[in-house]
Amino acid sequence: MQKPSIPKGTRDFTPEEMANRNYIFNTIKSVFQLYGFQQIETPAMENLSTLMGKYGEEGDKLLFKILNSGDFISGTTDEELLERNSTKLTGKFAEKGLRYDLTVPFARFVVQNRDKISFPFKRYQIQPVWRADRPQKGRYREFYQCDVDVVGSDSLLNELELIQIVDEVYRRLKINVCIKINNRKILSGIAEIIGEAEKITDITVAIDKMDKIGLEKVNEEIASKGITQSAIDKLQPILKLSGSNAEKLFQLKTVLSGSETGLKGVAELETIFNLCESVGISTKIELDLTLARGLNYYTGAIFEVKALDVEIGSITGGGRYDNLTGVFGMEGVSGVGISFGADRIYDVLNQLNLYPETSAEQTQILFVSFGEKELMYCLPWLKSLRNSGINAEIYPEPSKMKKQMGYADNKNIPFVAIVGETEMKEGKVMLKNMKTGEQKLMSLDEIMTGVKN
RNA sequence: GUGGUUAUAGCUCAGUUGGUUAGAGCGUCGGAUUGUGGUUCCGAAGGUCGCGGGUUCGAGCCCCGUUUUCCACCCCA
Repeated sequence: MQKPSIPKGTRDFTPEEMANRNYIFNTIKSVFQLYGFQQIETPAMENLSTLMGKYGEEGDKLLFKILNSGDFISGTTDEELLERNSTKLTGKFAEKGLRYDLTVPFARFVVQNRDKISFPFKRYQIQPVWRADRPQKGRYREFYQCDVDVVGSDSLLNELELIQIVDEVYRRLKINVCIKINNRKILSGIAEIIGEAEKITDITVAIDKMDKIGLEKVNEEIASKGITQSAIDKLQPILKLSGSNAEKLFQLKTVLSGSETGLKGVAELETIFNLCESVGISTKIELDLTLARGLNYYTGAIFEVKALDVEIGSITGGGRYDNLTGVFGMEGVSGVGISFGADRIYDVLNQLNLYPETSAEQTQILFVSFGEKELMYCLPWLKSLRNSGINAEIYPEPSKMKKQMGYADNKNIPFVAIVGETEMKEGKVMLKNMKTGEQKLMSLDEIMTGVKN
């Protein structure tokens, strides 16, 4: 006998769990559609060449590669095998990989299908992605992302709409969140001002950890990357900026007065804040200069959403990228998007127990019977109920009452229709309300209204 | 990739300094109750103690390896 198991970092979902997950997906989906986004899907696997090099060195390691079918070893020489260079050999053994996120496949999609889409293109995509990470709290090897992106528009109105979407999704899900916002141009400006422009990635990665490891450790990490002490000293007042968003922006303007890029970033954020002000966003938005985000294709605004009542990593994140399609040969197309981490949202909802009580997916009425004749008698009833949109099922074999009732109880079915000799003679069924225990002989019409209430 | 941690029935977990036949609750199945579930009572089935090796007269317990779980780091949703 084989012990059943699934790969590490993956999960099964029971019907109850799926009902809860669908609640999340449906909520997110309906808000996306409210703003005019259209759904696309892309394959689970992409050509490795599409994925490699897009997520940095670390990302390449975390890609799941798919072994070539057939004799995958045939294209390799003995010398290559003896070399035991796994990076080189993966290129020979695997030419496909599982998608790591939805943004890069989307960029590929846009370039490949540009004749069929009109810009600005607003798309959403809800699909699983895979990362060969070590699983831990809130981190899985297979998880869903819910991406919304607009490509082909530079307008900051898009940033505003994404913020509105975040606001609305979490309002509907009843999760208290805080939106953190920053701008890559500001970060670049800072790096420029302190004279370490080319170390921008190291600097951002380090200051991204600010709220986790604190100022001192951040400085240590920056120093370890070979950044001069005078540059670090210049960085300190910036890292310690405080006050309201407007105050921070005001101070930044003086600090970044020598950097054109930096000032542009400040101006962008100012516009975004003003737009938010004018439409009214109920979620708290905070300018956080320590927000950097790892993915290095971001070039403008960057966002991150944190749940306030649960200790978990960010549950939504994104930003603007000026030239994502460039690598696929389509220059000058700017995009901005965010990604909802459905699995982390699911964890948050589980911890706070914020699911709606009744699920639309549930069976409303179960037919219980005593024999073949009764089963046949039920079939037209079932058909009518289903035609009028009532979820109905029948216990498919004439088992003991206890068993059939137990089935209804386990599935939390609110009504049971009992059918035997007496009911058939009367042309009715015995409808039992499982919560109150009341039961009554009823006709079809009476059942329709009874079940609906 | 680094460090720690976990693994015993379908599930959640007990299991003494290493000592006879490895236990409980829940769930499942049967019965009390042949037209009534969620309560109660009785009974039954269900185990290669993750896997492989070692120490020992004897291993669920100790040692090594491996896989797995969870956690932290790296990184990230």
